[in-house]
Amino acid sequence: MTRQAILDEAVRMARYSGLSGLTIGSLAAAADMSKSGLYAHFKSKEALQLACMERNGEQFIDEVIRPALAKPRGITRLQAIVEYWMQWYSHPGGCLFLAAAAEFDDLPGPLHDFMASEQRELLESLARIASTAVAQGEFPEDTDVFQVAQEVFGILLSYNWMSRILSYPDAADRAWTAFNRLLDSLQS
Amino acid sequence: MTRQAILDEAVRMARYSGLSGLTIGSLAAAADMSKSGLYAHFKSKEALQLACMERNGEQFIDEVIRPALAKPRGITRLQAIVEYWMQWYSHPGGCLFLAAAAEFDDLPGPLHDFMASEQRELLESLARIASTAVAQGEFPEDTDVFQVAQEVFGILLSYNWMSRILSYPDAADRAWTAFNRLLDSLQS
DNA sequence: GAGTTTCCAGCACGATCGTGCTATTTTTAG
DNA sequence: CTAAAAATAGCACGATCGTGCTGGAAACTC
Repeated sequence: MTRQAILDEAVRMARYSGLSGLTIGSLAAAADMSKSGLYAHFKSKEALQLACMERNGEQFIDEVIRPALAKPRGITRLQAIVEYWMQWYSHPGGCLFLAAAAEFDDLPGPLHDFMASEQRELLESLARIASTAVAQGEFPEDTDVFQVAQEVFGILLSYNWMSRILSYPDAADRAWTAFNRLLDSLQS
Repeated sequence: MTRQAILDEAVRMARYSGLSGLTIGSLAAAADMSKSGLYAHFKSKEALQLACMERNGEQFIDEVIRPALAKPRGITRLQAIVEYWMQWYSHPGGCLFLAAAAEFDDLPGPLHDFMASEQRELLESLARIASTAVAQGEFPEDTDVFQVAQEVFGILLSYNWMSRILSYPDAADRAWTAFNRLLDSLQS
């Protein structure tokens, strides 16, 4: 399917320029197509942007969520998703979720809504995995799994900033230190 | 000074649209000026964008750094900067540092470089304040203050996401829970 | 108050934006 | 092999982009 190939290229470009910075012209050039030929696959630019976010979400599931779910439930799985997530952040151009969040956080519209719903899913995936650790008795019964999710997400975001923008070589080590601190605190 | 008023408006707009989404035309309309009249104050759009980042940095110093430095050294000051920083994130349109970081993280050029240098300063401010807590004996001698800075920054980033994008009402409480967990872990 | 400098509007430019319409080519179906 | 359908290219449109030049208004200097 040509449409899929176009979308993959579009996602790749949007990681650099953002979804607003993505233009039909440059995308067509990168895909070796005419502007109108490419445009015909999508009814509007907004639809293209939405499709990009959707495709990016599928890739995230393939590269982060599914591999993590293949690991045994509990802390092991939580550790795994953090690891895959950190690898995800090293994609050339950066993370499209974060770019979209920064672009549409205060601009109402369908793009904002879809971005927010995806972001909500990400956090709930973290919370769900944390709850398997509760079910296994690795975390206390009364653990606030959304608290865990928010903190893990913070560790990931901060890692992304430190390594991607500031190029701190210790960013990954420090992220794991923070993660282990969280685990210790929950288990004591 | 007209230039200052233009810049304030430009920063306000860029918080919504990002620095790339900022256009001379709409900025001129918002400032009740002609495009060319406004443009004359800056030699190029890139210079305007740089000036915006500079102005945004000044505002951050006014609203976050300086008030925090007015508090007594140590944990009190660290707590204060987190509090002011969280308030900073509630600016309409969001945080321009984060927007700029997402826009320019993988695009080389002067904008990237200035963004990175500002981001580095932010992190070093956190580390510096953490080190006053070490000097006061509130944190152990061998504390890695950049570890503390990275973790505090993660708490702040995550709070921003939860509250701004997902509108979770408990985001602030959970951020403070995470912060206190970090303090406990450092002091034990 | 005259002269000089700074500020700003008007206007125009080439480029590129998103978006349609119309053929023409390519693929699919019968 | 032919007919219907889908994919793609060519082209044009109005709008807006960043950027300059040129002239007049405003402010400041002596």
